[in-house]
Amino acid sequence: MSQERPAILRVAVAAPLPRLFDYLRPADCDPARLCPGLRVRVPFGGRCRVGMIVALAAHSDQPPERLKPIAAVLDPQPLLGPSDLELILWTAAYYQYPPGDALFTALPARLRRPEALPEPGEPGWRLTAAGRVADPSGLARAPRQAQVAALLADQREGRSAAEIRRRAGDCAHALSALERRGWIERCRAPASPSLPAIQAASGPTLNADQTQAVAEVRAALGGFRTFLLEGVTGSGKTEVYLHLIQAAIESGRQTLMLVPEIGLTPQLARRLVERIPGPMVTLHSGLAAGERERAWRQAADGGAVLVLGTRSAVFVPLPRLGLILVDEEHDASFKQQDGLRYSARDLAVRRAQQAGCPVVLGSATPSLETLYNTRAGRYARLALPERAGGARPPEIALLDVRAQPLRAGLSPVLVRLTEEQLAAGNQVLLFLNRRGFAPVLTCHACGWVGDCPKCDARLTLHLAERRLWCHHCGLTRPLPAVCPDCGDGDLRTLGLGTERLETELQGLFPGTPLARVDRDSTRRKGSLERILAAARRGEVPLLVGTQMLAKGHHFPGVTLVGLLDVDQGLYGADFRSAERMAQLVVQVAGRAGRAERPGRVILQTRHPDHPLLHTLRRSGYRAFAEAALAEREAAGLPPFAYQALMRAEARDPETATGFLRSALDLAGALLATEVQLFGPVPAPMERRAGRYRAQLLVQASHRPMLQRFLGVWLEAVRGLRPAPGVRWSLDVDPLDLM
DNA sequence: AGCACGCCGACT
DNA sequence: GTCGGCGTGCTC
Repeated sequence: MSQERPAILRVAVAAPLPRLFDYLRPADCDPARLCPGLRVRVPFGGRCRVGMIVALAAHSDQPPERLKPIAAVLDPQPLLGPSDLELILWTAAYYQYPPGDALFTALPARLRRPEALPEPGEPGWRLTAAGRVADPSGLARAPRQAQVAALLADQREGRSAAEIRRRAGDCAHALSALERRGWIERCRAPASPSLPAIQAASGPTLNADQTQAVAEVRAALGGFRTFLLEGVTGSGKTEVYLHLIQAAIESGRQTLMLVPEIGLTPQLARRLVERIPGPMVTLHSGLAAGERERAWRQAADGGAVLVLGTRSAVFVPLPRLGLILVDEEHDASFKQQDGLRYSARDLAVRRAQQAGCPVVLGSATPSLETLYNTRAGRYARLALPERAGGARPPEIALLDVRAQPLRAGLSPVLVRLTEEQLAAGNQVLLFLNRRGFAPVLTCHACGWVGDCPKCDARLTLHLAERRLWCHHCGLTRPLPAVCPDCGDGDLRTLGLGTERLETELQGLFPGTPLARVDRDSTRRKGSLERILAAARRGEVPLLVGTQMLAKGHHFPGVTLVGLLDVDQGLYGADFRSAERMAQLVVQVAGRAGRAERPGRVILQTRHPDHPLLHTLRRSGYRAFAEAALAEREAAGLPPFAYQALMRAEARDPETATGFLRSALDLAGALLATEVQLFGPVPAPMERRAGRYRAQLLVQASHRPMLQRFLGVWLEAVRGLRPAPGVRWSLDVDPLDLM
């Protein structure tokens, strides 16, 4: 091993530039210490910036006189292992994002600053050399000090202040007394796991399908394989996850579990803590910077056996990764919608491939992409067709509301059915995908309409706050008493939101306790959990809500679910709207008829003959998905084609489209026949937050072709000098073409 | 993204 | 005569 160490350090600098930069090894630094994954401070364009060593190289493409040495190494240990690093760089390349920016957005915020890593651990105490040899009988008259000293006696690396407090109560006096004696000193003590491992409770026994699913994934541990775990709501997917996590733990491996939003499923985290025999950490946007960093470290140092997180957790370093679970894989929140626009679900598969471990994509309503991959044999299908406890699947009925007098958005039939169920002591769930009181406020005298001054959208009336809100840019203003245009007092609302539905239902069913679940009613921390708990206990017979109510909550007493308006989904602007509507219907339907009571789902529609709606109703989600896939194939749409969307926005519409037109011109020269461009066209909502938006769609029949094209095209586009005020971005595998 | 360098208007 | 406007070019 006498060969010379490579002299060139390839560094991802935290800057929006689409390449890596080469630096020289500093003279005063032990070359053996330099390795990929270490953060460094580098001179960069006259200033210093933070970067990360990504590779060591013997040669650089740059002329040697341009190379500068790095200014400092910031970490004693690499923060990321080679495969963690590789995943992030792969992501940057795939989503056409600067590698340095990608890397540092994937790290906890504090590590983005060019500062040395704070020492690991938490502030704590340990015995000094004197303390270790001191005679404890000297503390006979000071029992608190004796207690603390005993606590530290068997713990050479000390205990954190928080842990001492937990075990010995408030003992600040004893600690300072011991410190004065010179028996103890302050130190960085190992962090206690954020969720202490409890004696794992045992769960219900698995049914045959669950046993089969567990066995198949278990047999695949140690190698890469993608599974689709297709289980209707209530079929016990979580129980399968639990057994798999335990199997991974037994083989000495860590599990990464991704969920759409932890805040919406507090029960899942609790259930995992109770059942997992080892430390678990959660990672999501709700954590304070310090908590997040601590969880990240416990994942990175291998201390946590389970990491439960939202999409960004897909990048968490895991030295002993052995299993990845993606729950509700169809959920759109796995796609980041700004900056580095990655799909955490797709990256989870990529990461499993790198790590050589299985990945399980779970859903009752898999995305068409995942079903397509399953059909093609790339993913193995595991099915849980049975509802646990033998509950019957709910019956879905279409209710034609054309020419029906609607009251509070409810047809007479739905009102009657609701009445019946309430009278029988059952729960009813009414679902409307629009929050607020009413989506439109208008003047009956002059026809004035409350538009958002900055968006092509109406202001939604929120009566409780007595304000008008724009749901697209967040603009808000007080509710006018009279028409701002003509001064007339006859202001009227049009349309229906959950807030109004709630009020009207109180009129229709006086005295019936009712709860509303939407972003407005659950803004305060813990209020969602409170409402859901009351609903589960059956204390609230009538539940009203948006999408939020459709996600993973179990209401055993619900026997009737009404979707007041499914038509938005049928003829939405987006080719995915039917898929999303069907997923929503099935997810919401999963709330009904859980136990021995059969459930019923009513879809109010003005298009009762819509073929996809019929297929969904008669033959279920699987058949719907097959039909939808056939339509996509015929139309040449994803998953039968691969897309990227270039968006541009500017202060006026011509500038935005103009930029995209020049981008389109650049494409002309490099266009392969298999790559097509459509546009530029104005975005479906052209004006948003005061800016005009346009888009250009790129589509190819094969992913590698799209990738190759995007690489060269973007290089040319970056050379373009956009008019002042133009902002543009590229979205690879966009989920909505908005 | 920053921050340099570089050529043309209103100020002590 | 300068201080400063932001156009454009680069960052190993």
